[in-house]
Amino acid sequence: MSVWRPVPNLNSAQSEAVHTLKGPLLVLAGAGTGKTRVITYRIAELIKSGIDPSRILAVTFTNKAAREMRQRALTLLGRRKAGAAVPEISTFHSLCVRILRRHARRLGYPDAFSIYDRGDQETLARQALRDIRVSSGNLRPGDLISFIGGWKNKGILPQAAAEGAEGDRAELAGEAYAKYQSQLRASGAMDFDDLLLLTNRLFSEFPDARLAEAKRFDHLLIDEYQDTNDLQYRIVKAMADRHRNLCVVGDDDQSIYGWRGAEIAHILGFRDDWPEAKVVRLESNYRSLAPILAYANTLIAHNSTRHKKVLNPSRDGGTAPRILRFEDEAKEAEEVVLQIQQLLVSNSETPVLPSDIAILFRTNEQPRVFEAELRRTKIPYILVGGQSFYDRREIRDVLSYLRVLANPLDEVSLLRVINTPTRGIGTSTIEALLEFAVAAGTSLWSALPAALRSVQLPAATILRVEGFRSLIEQFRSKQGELPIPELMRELLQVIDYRSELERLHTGPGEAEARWGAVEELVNAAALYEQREKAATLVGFLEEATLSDRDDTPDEDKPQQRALTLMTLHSAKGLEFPHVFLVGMEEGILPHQRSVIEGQGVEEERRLCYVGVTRAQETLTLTFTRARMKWGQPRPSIPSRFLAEMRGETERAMRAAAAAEALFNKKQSEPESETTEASARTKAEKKAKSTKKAKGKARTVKSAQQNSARGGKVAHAAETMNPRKELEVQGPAQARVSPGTSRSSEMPIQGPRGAGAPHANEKKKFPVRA
DNA sequence: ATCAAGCTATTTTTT
DNA sequence: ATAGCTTGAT
Repeated sequence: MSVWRPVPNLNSAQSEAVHTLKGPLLVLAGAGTGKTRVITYRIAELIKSGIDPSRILAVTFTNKAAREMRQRALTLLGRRKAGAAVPEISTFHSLCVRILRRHARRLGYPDAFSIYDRGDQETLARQALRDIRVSSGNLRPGDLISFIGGWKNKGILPQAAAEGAEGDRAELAGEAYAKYQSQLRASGAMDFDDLLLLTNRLFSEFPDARLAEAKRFDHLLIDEYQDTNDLQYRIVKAMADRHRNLCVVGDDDQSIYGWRGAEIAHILGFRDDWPEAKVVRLESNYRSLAPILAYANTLIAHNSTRHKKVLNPSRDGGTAPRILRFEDEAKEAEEVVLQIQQLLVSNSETPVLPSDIAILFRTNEQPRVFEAELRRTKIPYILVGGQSFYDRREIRDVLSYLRVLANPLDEVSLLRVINTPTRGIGTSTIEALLEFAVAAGTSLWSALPAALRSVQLPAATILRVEGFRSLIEQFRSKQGELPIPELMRELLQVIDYRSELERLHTGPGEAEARWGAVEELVNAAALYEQREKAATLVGFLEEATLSDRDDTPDEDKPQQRALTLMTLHSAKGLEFPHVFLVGMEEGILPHQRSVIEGQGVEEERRLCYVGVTRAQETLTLTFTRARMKWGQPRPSIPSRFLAEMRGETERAMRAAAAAEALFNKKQSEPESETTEASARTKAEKKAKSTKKAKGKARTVKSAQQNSARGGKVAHAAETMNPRKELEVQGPAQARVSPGTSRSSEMPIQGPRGAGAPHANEKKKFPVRA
């Protein structure tokens, strides 16, 4: 996807970075200046200088980046003997898993501990919230997960979290965190944050383990260092302080993971930890044409906390980025795709392929319309990060079986498969068994034999549960003997999963399609087994959980020439000849939430900067006049960043002010029309729904909270009255919107080369009078 | 155990 | 608008 330009020579700064083989090194590199190339060349250089490749560890942000780096490093080194040592290149998370596998017992986890992804986390979070009988309105699973993530990233344990929690939501989250974590622990499972957290704990509680791990490598290289969070930072220090051969590469202007705990301070303060560090700056941009770079530079200059640097173009020519406005998101999609079609058929000397084009957006709801349009026009595309292969129901089912085989303590998986396919073990049975297990203080799995003896259940049910148990036992013992694909096939056969799919999915061809996915998973297992010398079930599961969400097993099938649809976050590190950055509106980019909280607009600006700097040849920025939200069209305000990029600071400030006024109003405008009566009905309703929760004191508390909230809830619906919305927005819109009296400040182009313009085109793109 | 009907909230980004 | 959930009828 990204073009590995065959520049034979490195420029002097790059060369300096590549050839500084010893000691700490900070490479501060702007977008498109060859960061990754520096790391890759450096790895090759280290190996050429006689370093044992297996003593080199490089850490990347994504698995995809790791894969590419591995490949490129090997290419640079030329042909090597088969089976020769290779450098270890992986993400932080994969690295931690490998470390933890070696020491799991010492931390009280089974060797075959499970790794829980976002979906598993949600299941667990839902359970935890149900346990403390909080009505779902107060704190949703997703909210809980972000609370927990925040705490874990700071190394805060449940008890401390509960004590330090301020406010209703935080308190509830603190309580739920304890449940969540103990369930996770009891399941012999770790979530993504645990991987980092537990590695740190291992290192601090067991110095010998830390030493042993640190001693495995003599060189450490970290890509995208600006996005390291505190846990990762500590791991880096722990791994590198022995040899001090640490090379970090990053760009503070591209730090876009603050919400996940990333700290720019780590890259800005690198020299505090490594005083002898050499610093190299890369400012020659090889990627984008000058006009694109000019926009990027002007935009990012609006941020206050950053290392000042200016990217210098190394290529001449190019046209200014285009800014287009459309009536609504449907038109936006339609016209962008139309333009793409024209790009694709343009018969210049260098034909444009779909794979040369990317559509970038801020939020995951945006691509829908584009997908529909691309499918209609038969342009091949890949949606990065959408519902991935591994999120499909049938895939999760099969993987859950495998996880139970590897680690029967894994309760999320166990509960998923205990009645899949339906085998007559219903909720009440499961609840009774669980209750017994909880009382006995053990996991469901280990409690099963005793539970079946003492819990009152119909004889038939006992037989079914026993049948399930022996099924799992039976396959558990086959685990080591049988190759993974064989194991899977046999299991699928025995549980007759195919019939289950046919029963569940009656649509034409649907069951077949789903079974096809299952077969693909079996194939993936076969491929894994072929590739991996020491293939294990655990290893396969690990790969399935940690691998990029976008790399489906049938990776190199037809999608080679596909256009890319992805979020700005996923676009980091990539480049495309032609980029469409869509939805450039206040509320989307910068996102409403970052505006309301007052913080984070700088990060949104960096996000925009990342988007702009992905483009090599052309950049098109689009926004709409109005966008559907909750079934109603709402007028949009063009993003302040559009104005900023063009140096129209005044206008940008007006856009910002208008957006802030609008969003804050929506948030906190006091109620007006809501009658007491309607508020009361609502509260009553809510209270009723909580009533049947069994808890005593807790139930009362939630009910009270709910009724306290009733008024606000009812009122929120009121402010959403569309007519009111329009009144509120009308003037604000007029002030900042191009196409009205002030629009000459920001000329908006209609779609270029749209052949014979339709009669109504003026309406679609009101290009000022 | 399964399904249709009705209700709800919709406030980002991901290893 | 719509996904995701609960509820009540089979």
